[in-house]
Amino acid sequence: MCASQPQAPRLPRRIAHCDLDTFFVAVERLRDPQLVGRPVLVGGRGPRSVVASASYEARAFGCHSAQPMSQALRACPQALVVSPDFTRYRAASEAFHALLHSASPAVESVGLDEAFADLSGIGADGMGARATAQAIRARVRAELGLVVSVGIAGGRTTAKVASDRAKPDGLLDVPIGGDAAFLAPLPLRELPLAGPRLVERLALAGVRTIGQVAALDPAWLVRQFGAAGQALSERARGVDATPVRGVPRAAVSVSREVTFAEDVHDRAVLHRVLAGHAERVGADLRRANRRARTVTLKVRWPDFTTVTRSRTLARPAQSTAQLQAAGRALLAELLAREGERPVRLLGLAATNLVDDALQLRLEERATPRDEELDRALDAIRERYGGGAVRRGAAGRGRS
DNA sequence: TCTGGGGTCCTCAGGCCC
DNA sequence: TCTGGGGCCTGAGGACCC
Repeated sequence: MCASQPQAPRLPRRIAHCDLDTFFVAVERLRDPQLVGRPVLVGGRGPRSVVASASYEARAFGCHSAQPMSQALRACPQALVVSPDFTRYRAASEAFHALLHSASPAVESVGLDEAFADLSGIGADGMGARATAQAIRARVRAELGLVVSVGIAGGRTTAKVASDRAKPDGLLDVPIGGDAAFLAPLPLRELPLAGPRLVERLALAGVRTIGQVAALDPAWLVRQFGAAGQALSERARGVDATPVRGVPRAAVSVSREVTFAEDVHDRAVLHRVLAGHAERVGADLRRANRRARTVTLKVRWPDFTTVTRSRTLARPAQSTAQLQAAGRALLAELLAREGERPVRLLGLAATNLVDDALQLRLEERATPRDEELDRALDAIRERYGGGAVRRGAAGRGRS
């Protein structure tokens, strides 16, 4: 039936991954040019702080992000330590993303300092993507004073790997159809999704490069790693048709947590911190017009084991008082069961978020007709992509 | 010298309902 | 009336990302 329909030739996908180099350090250098050319570590100064961003001068001494600050300073004692200023980073990030939107038809933000841009169909021969990327790099430098490295490939995964390899201050354009060949010789750890655990397990089987993963039987990978194995197999073979989503998705959860400088025994201190978390999480929910169906308490003990305890509320909530009450009840139950152990980290999360206005409309109806209700619920699922919106107070199952 | 904070997604066990 | 199984849900934990 469609044989006679003329079809437009499908344009090769050209996905660009744009990643700002040492973003936090770069923003700090705009504020204080004396930091330029010197080893800089952005991060806290407390005994349990870690490095959020390290300049290339500091990396030459072995410093890296997520490293304990104390360790980084031993490796590079002359490094300048700067406390992070997320208000400034958010402003710079917004300017960066606004610039990308002005230069590309579809942009998907991935964190503060990186984004995907779909450059398919720009220019006649695929060269348009490269020219556009070069123009973006020049504008970011001229208008924002920042440096962005860009990887271009047929899929998001390869583009991201390419931008990593383009750093610092580079552009790497993987030829059309060349994703798998580009990835094959690279160490497995460079592939997104291949974290330390997965890499360790595959190393035991003698698998060390992305190409070796690509050659493995996909069914074996699925047996070993479940859904991650399927994704790993596809990505290693350069198969990644994930679209660049132009519209950001609504958040799935909102949380606050803090690691104490010293482990905390005092229940009053824990309650005060919990109240602060509830206030900030509640404010985030109200600002976003979302409500939480579930409240989750997170506790890390001094031995670094972490436990979570959660409770699904009778009615989705967004008030500080409701979040705090749920958090306190969960904490009391946990401490009662664990004895009064000291606490290293205390966190509070709002999860299973639902849309505020739609939830209120559902609650206003005492005996809603099922079809109308189901349509409203479908609308919520469609909009937020979650399966956790159900009819009734606490739904079926345990409560 | 120990290991931040804010997220997403997946897996699994156990319970409830049909 | 009993039982088994599938589907759905909650709760907990883990891996991964920036």
